[in-house]
Amino acid sequence: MDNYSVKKLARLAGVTVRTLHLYDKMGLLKPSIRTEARYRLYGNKELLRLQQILFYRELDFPLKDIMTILDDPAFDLEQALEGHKVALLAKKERINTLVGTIEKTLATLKQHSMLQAEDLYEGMPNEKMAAYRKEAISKWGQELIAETEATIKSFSKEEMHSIANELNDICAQLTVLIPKGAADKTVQQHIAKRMQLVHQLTGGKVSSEKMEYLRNLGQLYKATNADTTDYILPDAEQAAFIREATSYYLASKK
Amino acid sequence: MDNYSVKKLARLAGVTVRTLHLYDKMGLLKPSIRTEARYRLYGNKELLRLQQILFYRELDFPLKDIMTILDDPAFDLEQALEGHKVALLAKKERINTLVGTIEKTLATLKQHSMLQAEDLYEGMPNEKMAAYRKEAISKWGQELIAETEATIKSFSKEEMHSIANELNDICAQLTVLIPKGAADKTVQQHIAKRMQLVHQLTGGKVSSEKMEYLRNLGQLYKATNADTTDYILPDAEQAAFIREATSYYLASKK
DNA sequence: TCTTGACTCTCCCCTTAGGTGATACCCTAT
DNA sequence: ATAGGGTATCACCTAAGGGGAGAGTCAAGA
Repeated sequence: MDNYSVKKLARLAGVTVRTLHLYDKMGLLKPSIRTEARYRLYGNKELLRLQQILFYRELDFPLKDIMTILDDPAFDLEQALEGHKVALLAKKERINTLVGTIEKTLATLKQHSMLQAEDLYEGMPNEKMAAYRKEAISKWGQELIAETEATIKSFSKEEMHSIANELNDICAQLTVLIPKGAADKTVQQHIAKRMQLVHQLTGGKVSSEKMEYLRNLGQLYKATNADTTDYILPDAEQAAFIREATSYYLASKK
Repeated sequence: MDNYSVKKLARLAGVTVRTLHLYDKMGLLKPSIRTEARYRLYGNKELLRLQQILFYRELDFPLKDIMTILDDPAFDLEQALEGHKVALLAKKERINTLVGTIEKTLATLKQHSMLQAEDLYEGMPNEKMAAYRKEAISKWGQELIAETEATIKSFSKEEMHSIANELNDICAQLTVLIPKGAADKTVQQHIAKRMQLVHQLTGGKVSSEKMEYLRNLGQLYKATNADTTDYILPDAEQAAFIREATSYYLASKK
């Protein structure tokens, strides 16, 4: 039975001395003996155990769980492995979602950089814009339009873009989440964010008229730039889902 | 421009007050003003920034990186996102490997049907078992018990049962053969077989302590399941005969 | 025998992103 | 004036070690 010093064992197993110190202190791997000078000495049995520890550590098991696995004979390893596998798969699924979000953000970012120097409404022909504005004024009154425009103008370009992008992202997310239903936790988080953004856009005074005005501006913009933008405007189904989820959100907040 | 207290902002954004305190201290999100009493007050700008922070946090960016992303105008967000995506994909790949390893381990476990402690002590009341185990540990030391259990566990259920059955048969045979004497040829054949099985059970390292531990386990098992099992445990006379025949066997082997 | 360099010991602080609790201060409504 | 709730700061805790300080130990060469 060979004896290994901390350094030898560490080199052998590919860990640091600090790790062995830690495992010793927490009782995960005790040296077989201590010399007079309190030097740690490990035998083959400890080497074997260390390798088992590292196996489970590789699998992302917490050290405390590893201790249980190795020391508790009543421990159900099979179930632990199954559970761990499920957890890993969930983690992987989450990563998939994150990568998707990043890709969407990157796409938006590329779009964004194209529009960077431009106004949000720059792509809209002035005449159409003016025509719709007149129509809107006659429909909802000078006052409401003026207020909405003032609110919009109070944002810097960057802020406006940021809000537009976020709304865009949220809409995209929500579309994907439609199958989850309005009460889904993630959906509700998105709705909360969306509420906040709308709150900002309307200067704290939400009204259906304002929203409709903004929506129509958006449609006009999209119709004009159908080929160069991929801002998402909700279709009937998406809009219905958003309304439903928002109702649920407001009801749950009371 | 509204003002939000810590609690209001926290509720709005779905974080805790502590998080806002932390972000303030680390400079990630400073309140727009502090009241006379050092109360933090946030404006809409801060709310917006917080939402951006949370967006990147969702993507698993470290807070320090988020600070750079938001504060350094020369920062290449696109590249950061690409890099992050690559890192996430690597993480995902690693998880794939881990899941594969777990599945392989599970397959091995099931196929080999490794004898877990649970199975090992199957049919034995847990409390009694645990009590005896403790007693045995204090009597012979943790190490010996651990080694014995490890050896036992290295057998599959089927192997274990097969060995138990063979030992049982041998014991029965030997009982019948007592009148023939220890030197009888058939007796010696049984003894040889028995030695081999014991050798297996003890992992090649036979010791009287190990044997005693196993024997006591057996007795405990039998006492508990007296009505449902017909495993034979040698009584005094049988044990004496087995010892005698084994001595003869060992002597003749020299 | 002495010294030198490698090795080891223990103790302590640091890391992430906050959780939890203690203690004290502030604000407002009754 | 007091009670209740909001807030501030401080300090300790998490997992798995990293890094370093200060001191002791060991083996080999001069």
